Amino acid sequence: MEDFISKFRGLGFKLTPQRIAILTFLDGNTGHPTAEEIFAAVRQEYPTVSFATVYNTLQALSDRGQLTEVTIDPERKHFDPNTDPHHHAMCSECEKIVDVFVDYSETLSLPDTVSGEFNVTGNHVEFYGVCGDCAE
Amino acid sequence: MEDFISKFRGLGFKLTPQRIAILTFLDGNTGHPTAEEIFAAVRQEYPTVSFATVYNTLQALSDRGQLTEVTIDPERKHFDPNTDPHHHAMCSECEKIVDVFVDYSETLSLPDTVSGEFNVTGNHVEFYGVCGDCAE
DNA sequence: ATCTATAATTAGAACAGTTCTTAAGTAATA
DNA sequence: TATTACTTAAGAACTGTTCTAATTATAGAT
Repeated sequence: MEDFISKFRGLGFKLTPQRIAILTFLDGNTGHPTAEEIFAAVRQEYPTVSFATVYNTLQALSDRGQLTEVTIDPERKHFDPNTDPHHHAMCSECEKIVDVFVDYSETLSLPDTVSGEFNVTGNHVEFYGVCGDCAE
Repeated sequence: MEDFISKFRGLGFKLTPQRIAILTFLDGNTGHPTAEEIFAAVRQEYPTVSFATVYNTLQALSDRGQLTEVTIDPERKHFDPNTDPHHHAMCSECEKIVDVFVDYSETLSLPDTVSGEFNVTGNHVEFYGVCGDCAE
């Protein structure tokens, strides 16, 4: 926890209590929270925290490569503190997002018609389906 | 063109001039237009057309499985009259989206840890990169 | 320990994209 | 051609996100 905080200070952050709360909530969080959910969590400790602070901090983390913006949900952004390349599966019933740690890059080559005119820098696989909880 | 129109009439549509303009603009369109672009195109012919009409028609088409909502761009929806399953590549410079007609489903299997709790109904691969026009 | 410069905070306005509301209009059927 | 149900247009409303401006707090220097 102490080195977690100092890690972000070393990134040029000015560490405020609000930011520590956001960082603490995100650290190791695999639930892909939305800005709304992060806001709600921090608000329990800091009732006057604003959305601006949440978005500012998320933006700052993204800019420094410490946060992945998960865009599988067209309605809103989700945030993932795991910045290792990976993929996602989303439940179409409850909108839950789970991580998929498989490296498909070997098999995901573009056809020549596209690769000739496109310099690919990354890929992301989205799986859609129904999760176990919603299957009943 | 005539059978194109009657196809949609057969789907339970009431065919209005505005809808014909939208359908005509979309038919065979591989440019993945946004609602804004569709609105602008139809507006040239029908200056009083409203966004509501555009969105209504797009919704109606989607509901009937005649239109794919492409969600690769987190900023806005793009629409694709090609409903065959396929994937997309987006240029991070100019936001251009191109189709990728490759069936990766053989290789895109979920790991057991996820597949046990997830009943997958579909997948979509997003490629990011820089297109030829923007590479200069 | 205190001061200072700079960055972060809050509240709320503003914004973009999309959906909803309502009255008026129009296509399809009989 | 009359009827009925559906569609339209205009703009209000809504959701998620970004911006603004005044205030406050952090980090580093003194």
